Amino acid sequence: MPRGQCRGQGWWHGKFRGCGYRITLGREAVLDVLSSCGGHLSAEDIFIKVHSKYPNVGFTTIYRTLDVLCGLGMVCKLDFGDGRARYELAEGPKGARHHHHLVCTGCNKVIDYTDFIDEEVDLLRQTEKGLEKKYNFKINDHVIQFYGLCDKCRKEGGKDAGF
Amino acid sequence: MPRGQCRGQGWWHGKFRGCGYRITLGREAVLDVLSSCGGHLSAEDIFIKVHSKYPNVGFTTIYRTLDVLCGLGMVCKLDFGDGRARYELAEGPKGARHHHHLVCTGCNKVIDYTDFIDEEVDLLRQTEKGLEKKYNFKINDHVIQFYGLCDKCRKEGGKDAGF
DNA sequence: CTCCTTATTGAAAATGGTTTCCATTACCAA
DNA sequence: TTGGTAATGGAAACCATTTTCAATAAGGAG
Repeated sequence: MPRGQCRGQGWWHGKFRGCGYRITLGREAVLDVLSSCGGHLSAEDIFIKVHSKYPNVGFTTIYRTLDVLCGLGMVCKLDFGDGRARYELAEGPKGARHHHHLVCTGCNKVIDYTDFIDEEVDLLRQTEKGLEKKYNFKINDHVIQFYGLCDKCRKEGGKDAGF
Repeated sequence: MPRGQCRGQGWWHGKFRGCGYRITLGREAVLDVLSSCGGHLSAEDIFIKVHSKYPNVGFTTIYRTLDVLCGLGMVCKLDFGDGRARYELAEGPKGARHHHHLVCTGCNKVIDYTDFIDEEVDLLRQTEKGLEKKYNFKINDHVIQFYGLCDKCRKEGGKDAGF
């Protein structure tokens, strides 16, 4: 029954087992949270949500699971410069469409934007190709982020969380 | 004699005093290191260099000074995702020209590149304007970075520092 | 279904970069 | 020179993340 399992409880079970990983409660819980809540969750956010439903799942498991999921390319680890990593489901069967991030350094709010994405991706692809050739790099990833003050923080007089 | 002091020992003294900051040994030492060594120095790198010349200057002062310098826009704090911040002199009298970063996730080597910078900056400026308008943000900064494996790490078989 | 191997787990301790505390020191305007 | 106050250093605190290790449980073999 692999066909058609792209949605449903276990769309990722096959991939998981295929890579030699076991399906466990903790892993299911983490994936549940990631797919039911919006993006940009910190490990702590995820822990709190998972823990409220499954009090036996510990912090360590959250980190370890996120690590596995990143390794499988199912989750993206994000860094908004506030000293804690954020995680979001990667694009794919249930993932969101490609986007970049606009980060408020006042309140740490993050806006996903898709405006200009096409132009950005075009330029990035072109730049990647040029850089790979010139420096003989194998480029696997890129980061584009804008930092600034959001509407609300501008009005409250540019206090700034720094970094 | 402020005129013409853009180069020389104390080109930044005026700016510093003007902002109410005092000129101290530690601050001079940090700026010396930053301008005599290339970019991408970690706080520890800077501490080691400063400390070898002025053993009385402590780690705390390095961090505090870097913080002040960032606040004045004289230094940029960089994040290459390896868990420690890097610092480099911002553009200006003695600063390097605008560039972006290509980071090897194998050995953490960082290449400054200026290729495609003009196109990138054009696109960024345009995107910034659009985002500012749409989301009523005041954008102050951006990050563009590429991650991958450098020539050497590719050959050694894609071991990856992760993050 | 049961057994067995071994991946996975939780709790607590360790780690490591960065920040804070606080009593002491030293800029620099007057 | 001096006084007020910014700046300092060393140690302790912080805090997200990782490691350790004995206990647990997933899931293939039988």
